[in-house]
Amino acid sequence: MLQPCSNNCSFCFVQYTNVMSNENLFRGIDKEEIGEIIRNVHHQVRSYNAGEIIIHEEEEYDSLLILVQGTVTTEMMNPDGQVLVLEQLEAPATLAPGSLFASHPQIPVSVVAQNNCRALLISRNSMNQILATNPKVLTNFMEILSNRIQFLSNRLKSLQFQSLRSKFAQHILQMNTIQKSLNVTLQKTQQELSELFGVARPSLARVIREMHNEGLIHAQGKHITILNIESLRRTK
Amino acid sequence: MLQPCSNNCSFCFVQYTNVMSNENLFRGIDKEEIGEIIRNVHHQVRSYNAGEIIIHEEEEYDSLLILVQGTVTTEMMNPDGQVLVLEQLEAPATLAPGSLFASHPQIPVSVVAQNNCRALLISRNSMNQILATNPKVLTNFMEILSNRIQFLSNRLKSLQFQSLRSKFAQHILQMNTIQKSLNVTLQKTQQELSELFGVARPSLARVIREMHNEGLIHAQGKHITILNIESLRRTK
DNA sequence: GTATTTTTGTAACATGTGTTACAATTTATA
DNA sequence: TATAAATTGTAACACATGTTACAAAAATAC
Repeated sequence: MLQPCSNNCSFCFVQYTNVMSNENLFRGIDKEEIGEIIRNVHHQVRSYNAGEIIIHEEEEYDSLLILVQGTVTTEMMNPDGQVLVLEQLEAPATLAPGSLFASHPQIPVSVVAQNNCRALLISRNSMNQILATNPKVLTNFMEILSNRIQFLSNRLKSLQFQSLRSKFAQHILQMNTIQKSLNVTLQKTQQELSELFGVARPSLARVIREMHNEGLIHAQGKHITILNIESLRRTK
Repeated sequence: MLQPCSNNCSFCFVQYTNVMSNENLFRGIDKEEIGEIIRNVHHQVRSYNAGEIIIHEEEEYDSLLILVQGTVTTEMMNPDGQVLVLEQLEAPATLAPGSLFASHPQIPVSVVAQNNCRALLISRNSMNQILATNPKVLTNFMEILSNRIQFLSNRLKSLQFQSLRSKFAQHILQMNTIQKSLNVTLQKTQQELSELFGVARPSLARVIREMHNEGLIHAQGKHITILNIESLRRTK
């Protein structure tokens, strides 16, 4: 049975072990063992309020953060304040894994809490200890790093090569798959979508209007009806 | 003393051990030991001619390639044939390290030989074996993965946020640092530069002309004289 | 249920880059 | 050295997205 390491260790009251067992880093490892792994190294749980910046772009960071509660976005910002949201992540998730063992530990993105979040913080030394003694965690961590490389490569390709119209068409098609209906409801505001697509909000609104006027979709606020799914798929 | 593993193993004739000892993957490991590591796993050396595609975008790939001779570029291409060169790499270099242990081993970039190249091929199983028995190689490999994540993040940021003018200004300033003169010579054609910047060639030519006309630089073919280094630095 | 804030819709205009085409120049090759 | 090929310089026009501004509509808070 799991025991807390001390009365004031907020992690050990088992509340996060369930969550952690769903995180890729600990995939294939049972809860008791996860608890043991964490208990044996220095760790702490940190809390963040909605809107708070969990990791500041360009900062040096020598710990791994594992999001155990809440939702975050990873973002880049240029000097004029233009924002690009790389992705949205929900607990459980490993945050900024690439900075832990890079030659220069500067983090190229910001991580922003979207609601109340908690994250487990493990120092680089502790991670070294975990990786050295748990081959399964090591394999998982390498897979996380590798997947991140693929994710970034694909994100780059999409930003560089896809038109705004094509990004939006693809987004509606995704909603269509998830919601299993030609009548989809956008889960994000135009502002949020435009930050994901890396464009200005009125540009997105214009593209939506054009697609509406051309009869591809019927757009009314967050409600979109797909009128011509084939041309949506052909959109490029 | 190093012995070849067989008479037809082109690696073992020690010709590449020097090169390998400079590759990050084997950093901190001496040549004899590198030879031992390679000899103990399946491996082969492949040759490629200039222009040949070493790794095809979107293909599945379950081996690691270590470039031991020549220069390659990693590229992305969109359906219309527009090219973005991610980077140019010279031997020694580890190619597409992110695909080896990703959940889905699809490679998001192409790797193209710029001249005659040779690469050492090690299968995933062999790499597993190497990583399991050589902690130093393992650490190095994780560092390579982490650095790649940072590289891609920074590349993304630059492509998304920097104007063409700013990219070119930065490039000239880099040349200035390397060549230690206000009179720099471009090492690449405009075509090559435009593929690095992800734009069309005439767009780059136009920006160069504008900067010339504004008196920032004097541009004559590949020869650029920096006339106002301060405004180059301020260019955004 | 009203007031306030956020989100959406729209317009006019600015700007940066793409496209195509071709001549001038430089570099490579026979 | 002559010839061909590649590279650079330039122009006119197209097109996608950015900028700014404001009204209409919807969502949220009081």
